[in-house]
Order: sequence, then C-alpha cells, then structure tokens
Amino acid sequence: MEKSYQPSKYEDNIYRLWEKSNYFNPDKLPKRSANQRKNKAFTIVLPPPNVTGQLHVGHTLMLAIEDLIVRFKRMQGYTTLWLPGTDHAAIATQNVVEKSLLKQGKTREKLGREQFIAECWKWTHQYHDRIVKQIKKIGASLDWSRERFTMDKAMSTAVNQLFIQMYQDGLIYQGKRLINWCPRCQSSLADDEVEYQDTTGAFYYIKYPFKNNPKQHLTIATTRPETMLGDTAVAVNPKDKRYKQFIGQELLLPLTNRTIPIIADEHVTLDMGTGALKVTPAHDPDDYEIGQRHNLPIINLLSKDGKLNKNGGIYQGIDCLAARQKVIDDLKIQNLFIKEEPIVHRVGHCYRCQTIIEPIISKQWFINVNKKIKQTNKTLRQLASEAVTEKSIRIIPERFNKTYFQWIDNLHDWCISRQIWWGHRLPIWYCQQCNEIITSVKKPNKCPKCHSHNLVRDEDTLDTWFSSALWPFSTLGWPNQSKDYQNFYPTDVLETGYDILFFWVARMIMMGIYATGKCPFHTVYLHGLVCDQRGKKMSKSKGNVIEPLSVAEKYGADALRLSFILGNSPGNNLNLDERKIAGFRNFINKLWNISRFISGQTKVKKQNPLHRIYEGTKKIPRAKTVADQWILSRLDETIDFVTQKIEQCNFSLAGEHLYDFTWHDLADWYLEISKVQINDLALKQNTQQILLYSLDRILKLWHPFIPFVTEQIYQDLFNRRWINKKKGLLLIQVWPRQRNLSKQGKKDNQQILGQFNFIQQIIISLRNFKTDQKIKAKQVIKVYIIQSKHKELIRQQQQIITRLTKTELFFTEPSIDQKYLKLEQTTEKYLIEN
RNA sequence: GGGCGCUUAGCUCAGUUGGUUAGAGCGUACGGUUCACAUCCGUAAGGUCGGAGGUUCAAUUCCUCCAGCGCCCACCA
Repeated sequence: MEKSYQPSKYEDNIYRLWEKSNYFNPDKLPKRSANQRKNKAFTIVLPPPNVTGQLHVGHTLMLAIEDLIVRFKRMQGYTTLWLPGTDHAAIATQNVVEKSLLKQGKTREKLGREQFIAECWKWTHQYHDRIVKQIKKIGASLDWSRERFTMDKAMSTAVNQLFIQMYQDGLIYQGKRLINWCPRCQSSLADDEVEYQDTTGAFYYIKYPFKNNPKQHLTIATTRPETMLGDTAVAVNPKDKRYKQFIGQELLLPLTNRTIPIIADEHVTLDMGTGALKVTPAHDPDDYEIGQRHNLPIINLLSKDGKLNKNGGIYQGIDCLAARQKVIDDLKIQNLFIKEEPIVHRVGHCYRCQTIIEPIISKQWFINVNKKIKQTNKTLRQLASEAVTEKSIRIIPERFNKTYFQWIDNLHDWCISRQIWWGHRLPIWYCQQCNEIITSVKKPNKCPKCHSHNLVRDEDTLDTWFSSALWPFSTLGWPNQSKDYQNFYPTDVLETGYDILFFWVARMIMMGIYATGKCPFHTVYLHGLVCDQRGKKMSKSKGNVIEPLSVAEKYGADALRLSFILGNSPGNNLNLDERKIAGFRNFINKLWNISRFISGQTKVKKQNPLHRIYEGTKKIPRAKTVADQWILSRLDETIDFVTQKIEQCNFSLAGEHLYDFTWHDLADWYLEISKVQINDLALKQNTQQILLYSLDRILKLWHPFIPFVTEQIYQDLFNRRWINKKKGLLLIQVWPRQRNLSKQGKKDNQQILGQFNFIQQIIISLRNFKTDQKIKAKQVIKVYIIQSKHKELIRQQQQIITRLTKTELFFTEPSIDQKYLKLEQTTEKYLIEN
C-alpha cells in the first residue's frame, strides 16, 4: 500500500469491478442462507436527471444519500434495487436544441416537427452518455441493466395508457381557459411552473371619461396600461361610497372607440389603487374571474410571440413593453394621463427561461383534481391528501407535511398540454368532419361517429411532469403486471430535493395511487439545496459554483460524498466549502493509513490464516487486556449506533459517530496501545486479531458512506485469493452486528470501561503536565505514584502509560518532595520529577 | 395576507424524548521529523446557546411575545 491514498488511481477500477460483479442487479445478488431478509425487496428509483444537463452538486448530494441507503440495505441482505434513468425534460431540452439550431441559422419551424424531434433524440443520445458517466464517477450502485428514459417506448405506453384511462374517467378534459403563456417557449405552463419575482414597475393613473359627460372621468390605476385595449369593464366595490352612484354607467375607453360599463364586484378592494379596477378578462386571472361572473366579452390582445395582435389596433405587432410606452405617450397627448408612481409588485417568469409570463386565453388540456373518481369515490386531491394524513407516507423532515398540505389546499386543475414538440404527444385525434374527439395512440381508421377518414392528431405534447409522475411504476413495467412490478412496487424511499415536492413528489403520489391503487413509496426523504460557503445559492453568474467532478477528481469521490452526509440534516440547505471537502480527504487518508498500519502489524498476506477471523460475523477475538475490552466494546456501541441512525435516516449522526470512533478511539488510542501489546508475546496474536477484526468492521460500516476507499482496502487486505473474487467484494458483505454479551459479560465490561477511562485520564494529565511545564515531549520524566486506589492497575498498564507519555513510572516514595500533580476528579497523587 | 425555517465558539454547522462540566470540523496559539499517516501527532484558548417573559425541581431544548435573516404559498389591480 502506498503512503497516501490517491483516489483517482483506484476509483474507476473499483467501479468497474462492481459493475462486472453484477451485484447492482438484485437478480444477481448471492442468496443468503441464514438471513431472514433474503426475500425482502428494497427499492429506490433515482429521480431522473435532465438528460441534456450536467451533473451538478445537487445531483451529487442526492446520489450520496441514496447510495448510502441502498448500500446499507444491500449489506443487510435486502434484495436491493436502485433504478436509474434520465428525463427528457421537455421544455429545457427543446430550449437547448433550439438555441443550438439558431447558431446554425435554423429554427424548429423551418426544420419541421419530424426533423426537429430527430434533432432532440440526437442530443439526448449524445448527452445521455455524459450524465451516466458522471453518475458512475460518484460511485452510485445503480442497476444499469434496468435503466430507463422518460421517452422510452415502455414509458410512452404507460403515459398513453394512463392518459386515456383518465380521459375516460373524466379526469382529463379540454377547456378554453386563462393559462400562463411563455412567449419565448411559445407554450403554456402549469401554475407552479411560473416563478414570481419582485419587480419594480409603476402604477399608471389614467382618466376614463364618462360616456354621457366626457368632461368628467374615473381615475384608473394600472401597472399594465397596454392591456387597456382589452378592457371590457371597470369594476368598483359595491360598498364603495365614492363610486356607488356610477354603477351601471358607461365609460369611454381611451385610445379605442369602445364604451365599457361600470360594474360592481366584491373582489375590488377599496384602498387599492383608486378603488376602480379596469377589467381585462383575457389577460389577468382576477379579471377573468370577474368577467365570468358578469358575462363580459373577452378580447384577446396577444399573439403567441407576446406581441399585440389585430385587437391591439394601431399597436399591432408591437411587443408588450414597447406598446406600454406608446400607450402612455398617446394618453399624454390626449391629456388622459395623470401620473405614474413606482411600485414593487410580483411578476411571473417562466421557470425555464425567465421570460415574463403572459396570462392568455387558450384551449388546453387539464387534469381535474376535484372530480370524484368512480372506483374510489374520491378526488385526486383527496387521494394525495389522505396518503399523508393517514400516514401511508411519511415525509422527512416532518415539517414539510405542512408545505405539502398547503399545496394541496391551493390546488387547481393542472394544465398538462404544452405547445412544444419534444415530449409525449397527446393520444388525441380530432375528426375534421364532425369534431369528434378520439383517444388513440395510432391513427384511427375512421371516426367512430361519422366514419370520416379526415382525422388530425392534436399537436400538443404533455407536461414533462406528467411522465415523471409515473416514474416509480412506469419504470417497473406498469401497466403490465411484470415480475419487476410485482417484486419491486411499491418502492420504499423516495429521496429528492424539497424544491420539487410539488412538481414531482406530490404528483407521483396523486397519480401513483390513482393508477396502481398503492402509494408509490412509504417514505419521502427531502434534502436541501447546496449553497456556497456563505449560504448563497450557487450560480454561474456569481462564479461560486463548485463543479462536482473536478472536486471529485481532486479530493476523491468519497471525500465529496462525506461532505454531503456529515454536518447535514434533511430539509436544510448545505453550505459547501472546499475546505470541508479537503478535511474529509484527510480523514480518508487517515483510514487508509490505519489500514496500512494494521496490515503491517499483522503481516497480512492473502494466505495468512489470521484471515479466518473475518470470515463470518461469528468468530470474535478474545479480549485479554483492558484496552482490548474497551475497543471491542466501543466498537459494539458504534455498530449499534450507526445501524440505528441510518435506519432512522439520520445519516449525519451515524457518520459523525463513526468518524469519531475511527479516528479518536481506534487510531489515537488503540493503535498506539497496540504497539505496546504487540511486543508482548503473550498478547501479540490477540492484539493482531482485534486490530483486524476492528478494521473489518469499520470498513463495512463505512462502506455505504465512502464505498471506493473501503472497497479498495478490503480488496487489498481481506479478499483472499482462494475464494471467489466476486464473493469477496465488500459491496455484498454482511452488515456487522454487535457481540452477544452475557449479563455478566456486560457487567464486567462496565467495570473495565471505568478502568480504561482511568488510564486515559492519567495519560492525558501527564501529557498536560509536560506541556504546562514546557517539558519537551521527547524528554522522559520520572513519575512517582504516591497513593492510588488503582496502583495495581497502573502497574499493570505501566508500559502503555510510559510509552504514550514518555515517562518513567516508580511505585516507591521518592527521596525528596518536589512537584505534585493531582489528577482531577480523583484523590490520586503522583509525584513528578522534573 | 398566510405558512415554514434559521439565529449555538472567529467561520460552517451538529445537538437524539428537557437532566451533571453544550459538541464537531475548519481556523487560531503553543510544542512536536519515533519505524501508519505533516492529508500527521500532542496540548490549549474560545460560547451568559438572538432578546424578554413564562411553564418546570431543572430549559439551548417546551410555550408566548419581540428583533434580524431566509424560503414557500396566495387573485392585490
């Protein structure tokens, strides 16, 4: 073994070794004879990364946590499946492909649908390999033989099947409604795909003259003057004394030759603006509602690209912002403009391209979340709600239950159709003859109603999140009752970032229960975002991005993984500092050197019979000294603690305890003591066995956290040549258990622990003394034990004490009194000669 | 407007059902080249646990209020 551990030298080989073993595939795992869990499956599906994306630190965090869980369960004997895949990320992918086409002077319209989709596939294939390679670098033990892509044929089948089923159940409907429109993506967006940002704009005060008395006017305040061209009323609160008298009168709408009524609506707030609200049903959600209540006409002003259409009159072809200024200018000329005031308000932006969203009226497809499903007599919203209230699903950390319910309480029908080309095309056909709607994946022969052959498929594709929502079961073969579906569904833990609780998790729950009748998982573990060392979100523009692969290259994937697990807790953001990663690199080197030391002390060779000791969990070395007993008992405690904490999903505490044991108990104390014991013929073999036993156990305990280095050490030291190489992989070794101690054994243990503590106290005190007195560490000083209840113990441990403190012990009274050192918390007295 | 979270050592954060001297890593100071490791070893300094009040024998932990910061949701033109 080399003096220091160089991760980049080993990691790729180790991953190849694992892949070659096929043990990531649950079907290929060795059967465990005496294990009661041998038939129990454990499943996690990987939240599929965007196929055209790069691996970022958030992914790495996710992989570190999930791999930890999966490796732990695998070692415990579960038939463990971690299923990988990638997402076609409809809008995001379409955007990058369009951008790249633009560089070549092409547009998707020029290319045509078929060509464009081919182009998307090209990108998908090209970038797929990159992201998979990146995932492997982190050490993720994913079963690549079961890899899926959200646009795979099988996924498509599931998507179509569920769409048609929902359509037939009346849960999917088509409707002309106000939706969020991104003029850049030229597509509709779901409500939660709109990000609201505080933006400084202005409140513009405008005169709307009365029809029968044009010299008088009502003052309107608006942030979007350009939309006045689509006004179809002015609303006031019925209780508003200022305007009560005007209700029912008509106003002249400036810049147009239309008149609009003054109506009364409770929605209007008295102290907002001027208390008189211009109503533009086509371009504002509130106004739309008011329009519906009062049967107002709807005037759509915008075309798909966000520019004013023919209803915009002389402003046609101008985009919103430019039109706004022009409208203001024109109002000023007519002396209808009063003033403007700066105001900060929330403006919706597209979550994929940050363009300002325009609410427009459009014909779209929706999922009805409030319609009772005939089979269960419950709505989708109820199904999703009850899964959590009835504790079929546990969310970690628990506080996100509230967030979840808040979403459910505000849930509106989900707009699932998108006007982009890259995605699952709606299995919907229209008869051009009789307007009949037909659901079918393939082109139907004829219209079932009028027998016409003139059928046209709906141009729209489905929201990415629709196919993602089916991920836990579409990947396992649903709608077929396949073997995988039966064995591995429902899955166990769903681990992901809290930022996609709504987008993804909630919808998986909703759709999963509807489609399969079962909750797709029983535990949701939410991790936080990864920020920089100052708690700022990482972004390219800020230049504070930590690129996971270059960091993994520099410090090792294991070190990177540890910095995500330790000092982190579920649901909280993690501030990642490169120095932290460097710290864990140091720890990993420490572990490497612990192994190197033990290997040297025990002269381990692959054929050494000492190896029998690790063969199973059964054989346990005997403790001959106080230190032996202490380290074995600390190890037991650690095994117990780590196991418990991982099971409780408290990975950080588990890792920190293990870190502490490894470095401070094992390395700082026992390894030092072993140097003394190994020189004692009576203790030598026992000490070697305990060293090896401890190393074996900590390698196993550490493996889910830092798989590469532990596997490398394990292969170097423990995988004997004469057994099957594959079976000697740490990856599938049995998870450690505590020793079985009798009652008496436990009692003796307690006593011995006390004794060892005492020895530690003496050693620490003596070291302190030397430091305080500025005595060189190297210099040997004489220590006289004057009185002690533990004189025998000290005598017995004499060699250890002297070696660890560089002292000489005497058990006789010295000739002259000098300096006394009194140990704290004892009545012990020692005389120390300077 | 509603909800959630954070505030603990110079920095980044842990702290399990309230219980002796509140922990870690990094940083700092001092001292160390012995045959595992300077990516190391030893020792130390450093906190009235944001503020005020309450419950309790006992509060960093539970409750109320206040302040600062952050996030999420909602139809404020």
